[in-house]
Amino acid sequence: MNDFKERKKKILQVVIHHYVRTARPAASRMIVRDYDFPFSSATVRNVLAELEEEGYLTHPYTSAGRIPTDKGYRFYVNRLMEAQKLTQEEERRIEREYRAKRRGLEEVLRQTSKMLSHISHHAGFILSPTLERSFLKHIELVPLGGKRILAVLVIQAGLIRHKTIQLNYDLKRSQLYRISELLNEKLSGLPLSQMREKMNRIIEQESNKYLGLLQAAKGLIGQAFTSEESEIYLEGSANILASVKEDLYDYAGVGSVFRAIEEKRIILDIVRRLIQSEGVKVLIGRENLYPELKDFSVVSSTYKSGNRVVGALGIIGPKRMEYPKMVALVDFVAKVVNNILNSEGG
Amino acid sequence: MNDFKERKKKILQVVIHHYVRTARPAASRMIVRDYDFPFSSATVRNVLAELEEEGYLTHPYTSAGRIPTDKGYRFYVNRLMEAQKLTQEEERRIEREYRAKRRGLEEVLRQTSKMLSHISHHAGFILSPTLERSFLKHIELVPLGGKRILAVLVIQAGLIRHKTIQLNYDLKRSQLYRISELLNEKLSGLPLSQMREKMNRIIEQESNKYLGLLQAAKGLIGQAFTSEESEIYLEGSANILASVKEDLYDYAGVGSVFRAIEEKRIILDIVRRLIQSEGVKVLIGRENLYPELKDFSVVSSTYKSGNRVVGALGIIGPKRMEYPKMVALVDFVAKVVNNILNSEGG
DNA sequence: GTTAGCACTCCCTCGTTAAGAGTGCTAATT
DNA sequence: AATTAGCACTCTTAACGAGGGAGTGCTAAC
Repeated sequence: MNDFKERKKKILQVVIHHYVRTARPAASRMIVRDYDFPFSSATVRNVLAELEEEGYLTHPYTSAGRIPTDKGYRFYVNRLMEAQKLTQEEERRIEREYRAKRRGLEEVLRQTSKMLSHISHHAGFILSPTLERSFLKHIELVPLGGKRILAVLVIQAGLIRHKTIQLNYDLKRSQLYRISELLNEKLSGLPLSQMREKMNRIIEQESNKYLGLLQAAKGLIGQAFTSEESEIYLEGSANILASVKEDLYDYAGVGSVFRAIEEKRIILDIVRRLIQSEGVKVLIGRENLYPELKDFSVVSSTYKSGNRVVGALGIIGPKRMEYPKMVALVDFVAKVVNNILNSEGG
Repeated sequence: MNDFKERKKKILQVVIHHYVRTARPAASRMIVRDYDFPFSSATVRNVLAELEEEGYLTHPYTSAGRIPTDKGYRFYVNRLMEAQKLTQEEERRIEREYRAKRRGLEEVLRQTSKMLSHISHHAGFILSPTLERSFLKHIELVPLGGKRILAVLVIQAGLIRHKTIQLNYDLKRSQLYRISELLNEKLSGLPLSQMREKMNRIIEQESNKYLGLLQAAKGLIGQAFTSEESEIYLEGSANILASVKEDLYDYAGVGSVFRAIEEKRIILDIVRRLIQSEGVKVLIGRENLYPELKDFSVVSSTYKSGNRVVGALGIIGPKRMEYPKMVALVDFVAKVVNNILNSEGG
């Protein structure tokens, strides 16, 4: 376990590099030849056998070269791979993209998932900020006519949510204006998670003139962040198809992968766990728990609003991916998104 | 051309039914056997040969059965197939689904695309209402602090759009309230397409007190419906994969189909043409113009707001689909969506 | 107009073969 | 003790061909 000599590491690394690049199992002779290895292929074979016994590599069949196992990739990611940076050009491209058209949060999210996908050539995703962890900036009630009211919640980080409330009596625009004013005064700056109790207290204190509406507003606020899951923007699932083509030559499981990814629930679940801590995380193959994703890896990071982690973003691709590059990409984009949200959204 | 005897039609129909059901070319003997046909296989062969010569059928190879061409499907859709209704159960299911959770427009759109996909087992889509054709119901300006303003446009049919405007001076909430009032008075009820000129006129007439803001508002309104394409909600593209599996046994072109569908631009383009007229439309294979979709068909219909067509919805599946059922489904869902939008959205 | 009959075409499957790639092991070498 | 050369063995892959089968197209008879 711990007698990981340099040479052994080097060989494991070469196997992974080779497999990632070519999608072909790495053979002993090839390693010696292509990487100027100062030993014979027989020696390498011995080491490969060791690595296999220890669980870092496998054979597809008796006389094929070696390919990494999940454990192999994991070791590579943890201890072998060197941190990498994006090229200047790529960084420029990303920043330019964001500068080009700066719109609302939704546009940023959409753009981000697209960009992650394009640059990585895998599927890119980003979760919208979770509401529970955010603060209310402003609330406004707008008359829609016909006893219907639109409530607009402006939340930290530029997130905007609106809901329609149906009342059973009419309210004038000026009245709504007052109520909005009242609510803003009492509620703005609070985290959404404390809003319910606060509403209760307001309702107790306030004259019962607007009681009905306040009640409605309370219900609304309840809805606004319990019912609504954070949304996931996902782009480039077509790329998954391409990688499967290269990798497995076998479309058996693709259907299920697609369904899984399209449903988004699974991704949401996986990523929700990662959101707990900061920094780039890599989940390899079966580490994703869901069997549909056993041949895929997820690289993701988080972004904050203020000093709270409120969302996550990343890419999904075949295990056979360029981890150093993907980590660099996800890391960089996460930082950019962070900047954007915290400069303008404040 | 016009000597389409009953028998000939019947045979074409049987070929299509058979092919749609089994994905296998239909053979003369099989037709006679499985459909109790009162002629010999040789006779059927003659007819098949005629149909092929006239372009309604083809061979995959010399001695395979016949499969329909685009022209064959077209004839079938236009003249052969019998109108079908959804089963009671299906209609119930659809209506129940909508009743279950009735939220904002976005939720309806999302639900609709999902449902179309689930019931059809193909990909389902729906376009959000085009803004240009809709009327403004209400406009509201909300202060975000830091010289930033949120403009909320409430549009007919429940569509809500918001944009952030950056000013270079401060405005109090009460001032914004006034301006909103002014804009509502002048603008509400107008189709968005006339809004620009109207704004110009307002700006001329009005005291230049709020001129800057009015200018900004004008820009905003311009943006709100020129830049913003109508969105497309698309669900179930994984189903495409499944049908390709059955059909072609060949994944060569799937990548491009996926990319095409994911990009949404193509679908948007196709459907935009259909939006001109009412009713269910079917586009078969190459009728879709885009070569990526040459093996697929689009069934779609439109929905209105008031008495104007503002959006479209439908399904995309392999040419080899159950047209009568798909037409029934799309038709029904379109009607339901119509009802929903025009009952609540007003 | 319909049908029987038959030759012909083309696909599909299966087994066989041969080549190639790569390993695992053993014995020799350093 | 570590390394290497050498070789037998395994398994894949591609190519080939044969046989069977499905289905048509055509011709001649009904």
